[in-house]
Amino acid sequence: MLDIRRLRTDLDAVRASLATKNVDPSEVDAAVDLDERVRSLSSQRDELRAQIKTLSAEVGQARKAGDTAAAEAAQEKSKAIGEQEAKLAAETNALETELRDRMLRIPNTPDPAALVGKSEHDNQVIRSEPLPDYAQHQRVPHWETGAALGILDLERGAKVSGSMFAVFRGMGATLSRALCQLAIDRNADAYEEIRPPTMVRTDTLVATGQLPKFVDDAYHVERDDLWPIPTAEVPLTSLYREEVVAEADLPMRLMAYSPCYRREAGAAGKDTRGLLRVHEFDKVEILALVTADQAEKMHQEILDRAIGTLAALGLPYRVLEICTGDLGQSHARQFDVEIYAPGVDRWLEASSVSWFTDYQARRANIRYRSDKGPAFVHTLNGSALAVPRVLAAILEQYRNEDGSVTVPDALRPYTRGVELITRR
RNA sequence: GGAGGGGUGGCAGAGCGGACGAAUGCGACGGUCUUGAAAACCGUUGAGGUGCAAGCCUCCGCGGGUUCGAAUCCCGCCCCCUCCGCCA
Repeated sequence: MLDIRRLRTDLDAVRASLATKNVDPSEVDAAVDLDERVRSLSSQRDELRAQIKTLSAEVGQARKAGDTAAAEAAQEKSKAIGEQEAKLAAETNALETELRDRMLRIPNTPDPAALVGKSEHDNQVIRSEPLPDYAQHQRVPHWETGAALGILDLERGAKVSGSMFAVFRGMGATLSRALCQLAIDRNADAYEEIRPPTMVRTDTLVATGQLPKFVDDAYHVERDDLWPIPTAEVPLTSLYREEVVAEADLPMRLMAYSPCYRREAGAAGKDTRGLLRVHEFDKVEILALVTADQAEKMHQEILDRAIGTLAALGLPYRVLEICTGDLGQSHARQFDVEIYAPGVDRWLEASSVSWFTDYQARRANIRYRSDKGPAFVHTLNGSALAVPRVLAAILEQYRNEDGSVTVPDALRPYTRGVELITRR
């Protein structure tokens, strides 16, 4: 959520900033208009409340003094004002609810340093290495190799749960688990490992920005009104919801392995083959709560860590700065790390490293005690490792001429000595 | 799922219809004393909204109700604890 005061005092700047995110300025104007009406109404309401309080005190005094007539007179007067107050209060409440809903739907403003652009086509590669020469045997899509080796069973995944659900088996399952283990171990030096719940309340999903605007992207267990998480970012951020943390605890670094559930509504038909886009996948997420001053440095730190794990796996990567037009709702600045998958000849988004300024913290009401009183924290996060796409890239990059797949060195501590995956 | 108890400031905890935004303790901050520190003593110390300000308003889990007036009474919901049931 944006600070409404920015809309009051700096409206043009906010409109201009959001325009780079392709936000219709009328969304902002509607909020400003509502805000003005809310303030006008609530001050009238407060005026009446003050009168009621004064009169009520008089009733008490009069009663004590035994002046029944005066007490009753004050009561009558107060009652009459109370009726007006009730009307105004109801009106104010309705408008406040509407304003909050609007504010929850207005995206975060991009950081001034963010790359300006209209759409994903304007994203810029800010770091890359030359690709090696790939042999013909590496130009095989992972779903073919996975099926041939018996480690990826998409047909049975579809039978059990529908399309875009994968079954890993044998070394496929082992590899999937090994990747998570590697990502956790690489970050355990600084990040506290959390095993969060993977179904959350509505408020939790509102805090990070998935609701109310993106309901269609989330699964919902209606009977219990719980939502399977799309990323561990969701429960990790809400861990400190409605809390005031000590400044000394910042930066606070957290990480979690979790399954992630995404409906992928609107992505029908896109990247549906193999592991490129699935409804359920495993991911290790790293996240930080920081002060505004610490944010930029932390953004770099998380990016470095995301890159570090992919590099350790020997996967060619590049870093993209996401332009304003492609930035997510809660995002102020974002870098994506992509890995190259030779079999499908594509760059795959493997990690998204994001800075939300205080946008999520306002929604979640996460503050820290600073010298100048409580202040909102900044939140940042990034995928340390998301399994399916990394696994896909490995199955392609590490494929040998005979169709076997070599286990990357970094994973060998986790594969019980298996260095080569062959057909069973 | 059933029965009972409970949710109050950073924490602990009192208040159970009338000046309560809330006793007290701890913590934190400032001061006195001290070469310095500790102890002791004195003082300050919740958050949010609105307003140039004085001030005014809101918040005692959440929502509704009763009342001139609610932290206090009533109803619904959520959460926590204890016991029972069920269960990995």
